[in-house]
Amino acid sequence: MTEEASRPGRPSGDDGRAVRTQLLEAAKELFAELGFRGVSLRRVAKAAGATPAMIHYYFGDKHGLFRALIVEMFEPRLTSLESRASEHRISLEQFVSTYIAMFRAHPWIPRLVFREVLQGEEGFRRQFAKRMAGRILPILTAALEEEKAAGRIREDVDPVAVVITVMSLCVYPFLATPIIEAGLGRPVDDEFAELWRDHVVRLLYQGLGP
Amino acid sequence: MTEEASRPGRPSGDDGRAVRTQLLEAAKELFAELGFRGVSLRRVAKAAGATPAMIHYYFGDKHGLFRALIVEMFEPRLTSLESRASEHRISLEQFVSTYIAMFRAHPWIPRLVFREVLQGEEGFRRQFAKRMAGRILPILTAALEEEKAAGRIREDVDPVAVVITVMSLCVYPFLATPIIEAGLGRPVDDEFAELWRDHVVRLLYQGLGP
DNA sequence: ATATTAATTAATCAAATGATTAAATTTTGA
DNA sequence: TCAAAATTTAATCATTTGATTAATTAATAT
Repeated sequence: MTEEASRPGRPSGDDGRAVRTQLLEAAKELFAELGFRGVSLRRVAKAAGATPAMIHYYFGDKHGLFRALIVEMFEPRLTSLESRASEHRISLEQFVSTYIAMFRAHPWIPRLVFREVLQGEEGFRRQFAKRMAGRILPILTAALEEEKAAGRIREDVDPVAVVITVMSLCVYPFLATPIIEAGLGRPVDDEFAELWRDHVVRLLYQGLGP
Repeated sequence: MTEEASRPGRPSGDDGRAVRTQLLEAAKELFAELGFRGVSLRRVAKAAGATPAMIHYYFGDKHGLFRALIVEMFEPRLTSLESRASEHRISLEQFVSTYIAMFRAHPWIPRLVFREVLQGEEGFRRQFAKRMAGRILPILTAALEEEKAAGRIREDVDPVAVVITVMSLCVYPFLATPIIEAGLGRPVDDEFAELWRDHVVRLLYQGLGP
């Protein structure tokens, strides 16, 4: 058996920047599961089949890795949602549907965001919160106005309360997945996501309706 | 000025176990803000005006400190709620009211719990989730049965969905406080807590009602 | 009085961590 | 063909971290 002792130097197979991608992928999983502080560069590198020096090479330092993760993997999904919202007005139901589907498909997003918001440094935290909210708020308030105009939502409901309500219902199950699965004995799978979406939609329209 | 050079040895003033309490208090604040991993023993000790060795002395190790924190500061509040619930059946509204008030008064509780559930080690995490849910679930389901019997909640609503709904609405604002304050520009203070409680109660009864 | 117990500081150890460098190897372009 | 650029490994450095010990002082019991 050829023990393929990996020697230093540029690899022969023209992998392009495959290692870089693998590092981001590994970091995504690990940061979401264990938090920024909870994951060492060695662990990320090992999970990606690389070395800590590769992180230094591609991202400079640990924060650079995290920054790249946010920029290249999170922002695109958010802008995609924004463009859809700006093209044709979306309903509250569509918003909820889209968000739950997104969080179901990428549960690392709310986990990572929360982790950073909760335990990030003060400056970064505020800036991040502002940017996040600044993008979601317009979409959701526009949807709310639509619903109010159509008479499906009471006029007197506080928009901010609706934002908090919707976000809490969309995000919580994917933050609290371990509690729900281990504590309540219900798997947070695709089936759950569908049931939950229906539950939330009905709760919102009936609960905030006239 | 007498520079009170603190020398080794037992202090003269009979403080009792004041240092122990100060360590727990400091750990409570810091763990809630920065997470278990994000806080060093030196930092806790410094904030408590003590040394890392005192943590070793009173709690054995870092996990011992955390365990003591949970046992001595969180469990009592939970059992107090349990006893109230067992004495006289509590309504859904009372449950929501109590929880929001508790989390408002002690926002470090949901933060700490979430942090540990999210980033704790697998074994500890499952055990913790089970114990948590095992205590809250009975209280909430009992309240739900009461409401159903009284005809205030539809018969067909899934109890588990209600548990997740209620917990999400009670917990989220205190988890997402930085987002709400920095992003939505609304302070999460006592006034907010009252408004939020009223909002949630109405949303639940109207949204889950017949 | 005296011995034992309780509480504390200072010093330090071993392990882990983020970061960096030097050398090695391949690809690419002139 | 050959120099420059790109990509990788191995080794290692300085800090930080959790944990521990020895020495020191005061309180308490005998």
